[in-house]
Amino acid sequence: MRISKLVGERLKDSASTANVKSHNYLLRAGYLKQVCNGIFSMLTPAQRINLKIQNIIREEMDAVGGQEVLFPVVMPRELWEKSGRYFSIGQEMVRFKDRNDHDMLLGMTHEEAAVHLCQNTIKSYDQLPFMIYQIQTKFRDEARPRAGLIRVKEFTMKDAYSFHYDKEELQEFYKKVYDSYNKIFKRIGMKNFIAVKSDSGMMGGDIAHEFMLLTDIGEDSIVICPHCDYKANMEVAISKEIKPQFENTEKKEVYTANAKTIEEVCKLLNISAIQTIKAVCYAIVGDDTNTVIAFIRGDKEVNEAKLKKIIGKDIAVKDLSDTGLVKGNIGCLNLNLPNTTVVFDKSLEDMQGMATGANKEGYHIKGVNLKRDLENVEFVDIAKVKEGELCPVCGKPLTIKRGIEIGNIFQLGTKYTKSMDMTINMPDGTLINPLMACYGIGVGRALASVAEESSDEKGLVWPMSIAPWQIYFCPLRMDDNSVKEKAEELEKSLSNNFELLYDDRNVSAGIKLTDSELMGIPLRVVISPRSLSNNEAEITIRKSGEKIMCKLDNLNELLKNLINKEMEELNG
RNA sequence: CGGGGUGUAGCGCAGUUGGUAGCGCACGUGGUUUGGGACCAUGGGGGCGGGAGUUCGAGCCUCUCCACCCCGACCA
Repeated sequence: MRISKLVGERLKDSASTANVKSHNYLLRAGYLKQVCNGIFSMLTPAQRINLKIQNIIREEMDAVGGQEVLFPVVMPRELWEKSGRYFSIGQEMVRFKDRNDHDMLLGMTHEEAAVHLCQNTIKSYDQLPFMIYQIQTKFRDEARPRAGLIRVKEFTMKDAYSFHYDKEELQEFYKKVYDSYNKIFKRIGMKNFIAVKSDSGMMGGDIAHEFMLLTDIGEDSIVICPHCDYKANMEVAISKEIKPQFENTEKKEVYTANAKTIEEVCKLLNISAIQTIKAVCYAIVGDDTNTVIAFIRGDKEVNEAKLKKIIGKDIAVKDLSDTGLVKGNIGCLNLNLPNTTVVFDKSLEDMQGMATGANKEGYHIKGVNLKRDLENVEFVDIAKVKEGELCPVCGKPLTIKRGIEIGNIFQLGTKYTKSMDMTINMPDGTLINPLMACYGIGVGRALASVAEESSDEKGLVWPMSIAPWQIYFCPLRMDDNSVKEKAEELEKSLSNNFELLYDDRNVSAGIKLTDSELMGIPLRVVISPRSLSNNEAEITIRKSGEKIMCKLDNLNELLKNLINKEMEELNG
C-alpha cells in the first residue's frame, strides 16, 4: 500500500473531544472517523486490524470445534416473542416495521436465532455438544456511547452458542471456551487482562465470566483479592462479614433535631456509622405507585445491581417528596406503608444496639435489636463491596480495580431452549430441553482495548499479530533518483514477503518518521542516501525503539526473523 | 432521562461595547530546501449548527429546536 494514496490523514492536533487515549490516537492516526454519536467508519488500517483479530478468533473457535454460521441482522418480532425478550428488552433494541407493517427488529444478540437454527434439525443427544458462531454486525441503541470504540451503538461481534445434554458436559465445554478466550486475547497482544465472575444480567442463567482488561478508563469495577484467586465484577462481588456486637439495650426514642445524614446522627449520638441502620429508597421504573426501601448498615452502600436482581425490576433512586416518609428519619420499626417492598441487607442480621430513624421528624430510635424488634425478616445480600473489606475466600483485604469488558461467557441453561421449545431425544427415549451457553467478543472494542493498552507518547504500538501492516517502508529523500529507484525496487521485493506500507511521499523526514510512529507499525525500514552509500537500511522496532543497521542483502532475512520472533511470543 | 459543557474552513482555534469573518495546520501552483512535523511567494475554500425574533445592521443580544462531548442513570 502506498501512503500517498491511502485514504485518511494523520493529524498533528488531537480532537478536543477525544479524551481517551485509544480514541484520540485512532482519530489522529487516520484509523477512524465518527459518523454520529456512537457510530464510526473504520478506514483501511483499522479494517485490516479488524480482519486480523477476526481471523485469530476464527482459528481459536474452529480449534474447539466451532462451526461458523451467519445469522440475519433483521429478525421478525415473533422470534423474540417466544423467548420473551421482545418485551423485556427496552429501548436498546431497535424496532421498526417493514413495508407490510410487520414488526421487525435489529439483532443485538442472537440466542433466538441460534435456537431457531438448531431446533428440529438437532434431534438427538448424539449430535451434542456442538458450537455455532458468527462474526457479524450488532446494533444496540446504547443510552450513552463513550470513549470512541469502547462503547458504541454499532459494532462487529463474534458471538458463539453451544448446546449440551447435561450440566457436566456443558461445564466441560465451557471450560474449553474459557481457555480458548485466554488464548485469543493473548494472541491479539492483550496483556493485562483477567477473567472474573460476573452477573449474568438479563441473559439469564447462573455461571458467567467476563474477561476484563484492567485499565483506569474501564467502565466496570472489579473486586480482586491479591492473595488468592478471588476475582469478581462489583455487581456480584461479596466480602466476608465482620459483625461487631454492641450492647443489647432497650430501644429508646431520642430527639435528634436536624440530624439527618448518617454522619450527623453519629456525631450527635456519639456512635460510629457501623452502629446505624441506613434507609435507601427506590422507585420501580415505570411504576409510580410502588416503592422499595432498602435497609443497610450505615457504613455500607447498596449495590443496585444486586437489589435489582432481587426485586426483579428496574429501580431508580427515589425522590421522597411525594411519599409519607420523612427524609433523614426513615427507620425500620413501625414502618407501615402500602405498596412498599422492604429489603434488609445481610449486614444487619443479628445486629443489636443499633440506631435507626423513628419515622417522624426530629427523632431516631436507639438500641434496636433486629432479631428482637422485627418479625419475619429475611436478610439478603445487597451490599457493595468496599476496598479493604475481606476476601470471602481467604479473608485477606480486597482491592478494587477498573476494567473494560473485552469478552463474556455465560452458562445459559435452558432459558432459551425451554421458552422456544427446543427438545432433543435422550438415550432412554425421553425428551429434554438442551442446555446452552453463549460466548461473545466485540471486535472493535478489542481493537480499541489493545490500542488503549499499547501506546506511548508518540502514538500507537500495535502487536505484530494484528498490526495493519508489518513494516513501514520509509525511504528518505524521495527527490534523490538513486533513493527513489532503490525504493521502488525494494518495495517490489519486500511486498512479496511482507505486509508493507510504503511511504512514497516526497516530504521531510520528520513527517514520515512521526507518521510511522503515530500509526504504530511494528517495524520501520528507512533507506536514504546516507544508508545506501553503505548499502544498508535502518530497521527500527516501534515497541522498543531499538535501531538495527542492516545490509540490504540481509534485509529479507532479518525482517523475517524479527517478525517470527514477535509472533512466537504472542502465540506462546 | 437528569446535571454540566461545546458548536465559526478538512483539523485545531481567535473573533473586543453588535458594524457585515480571521489565524495556524492541511490543500493547489511556482521556486528554494531535505535523517525528526522546512521556507518564500501565490491561490482556493466557510458566512459562523438550524429556525424565529430584536435592530438601520447579528458570529456576538433574546427565544426555540438540533447535534456533539463529559458525569450520572442504563449497558443482554
